[in-house]
Amino acid sequence: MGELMDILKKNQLSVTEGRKKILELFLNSPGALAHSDIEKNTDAAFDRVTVYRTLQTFVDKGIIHNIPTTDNSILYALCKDNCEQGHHHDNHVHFICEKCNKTICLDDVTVPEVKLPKGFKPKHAEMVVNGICDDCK
Amino acid sequence: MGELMDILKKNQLSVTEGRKKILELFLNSPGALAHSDIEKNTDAAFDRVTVYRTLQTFVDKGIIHNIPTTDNSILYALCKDNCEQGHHHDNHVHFICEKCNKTICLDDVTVPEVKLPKGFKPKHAEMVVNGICDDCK
DNA sequence: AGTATATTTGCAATAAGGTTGCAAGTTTTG
DNA sequence: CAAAACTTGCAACCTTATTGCAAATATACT
Repeated sequence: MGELMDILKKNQLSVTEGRKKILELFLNSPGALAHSDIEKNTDAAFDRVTVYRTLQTFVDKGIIHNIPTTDNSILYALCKDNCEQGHHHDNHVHFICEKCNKTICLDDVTVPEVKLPKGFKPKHAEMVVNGICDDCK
Repeated sequence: MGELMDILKKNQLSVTEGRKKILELFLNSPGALAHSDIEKNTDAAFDRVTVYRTLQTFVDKGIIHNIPTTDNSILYALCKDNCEQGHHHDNHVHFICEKCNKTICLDDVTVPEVKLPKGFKPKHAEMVVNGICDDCK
């Protein structure tokens, strides 16, 4: 209970119903959430705009990060590590299950380094793996 | 010249102005293209709908593949290897330059294997690296 | 080459996804 | 508990994407 408020306060955010509810969803979800998932799971209690702004706020504060997808959807997931404002450390692999369609953060699997051609300077790497997850196998 | 027709015929596609022009764009582009890039580079000579359908057709046939992005844009790039219908082999790393904002296919850098937790069965892996490219360094 | 068939295109309408300004409502501060 | 600061919801708007259908174009066939 207090965990929600803790996280919000730590990030200098006002504690509101919307933020508590949305943050709770992330804490209870094993995988990533899309904007639409959040609308569904809150019974549309909050305006679309509020959800968009809340997500943006959370990303800005480093509470959640977004995950690249091949289709044009945006997925968000909790930052487990100590991400700070404007400085994300979401360097783990994401897994998308073809059966249940869930996106799961593999927090223990770090994105491997790759050797790039001459002249390319890497700053950040993302990796997404598709397949069958543990639950669906 | 004939290369364009060759590729289209090989994939059992009617040879039309739109398909030739759009395919040409991909052949001449070092990096990936978004729908909007194509509209710009063709002076909007083709209807938006035509561009959408052409891109979808090319993906279906394995001529181009799409690239995951963190924002909600869809990027497409040529399949250099021998991709077949419904069976892509685009297993190379993509690089997004923070300066020029271009997305480049690093055809020679293959996506490394990662060890997944028990129960996870991988089928396909994508990797996107951000940083500064060779031209902008 | 010319016509019939099949395919593709463009238009219009519609839907989905996302953003902005502003007034009203909440939360925080002290 | 009141004032200040911040957040929310509404309405309007914009961009991006999809579908049905008639007109136009490409292919196949004689």
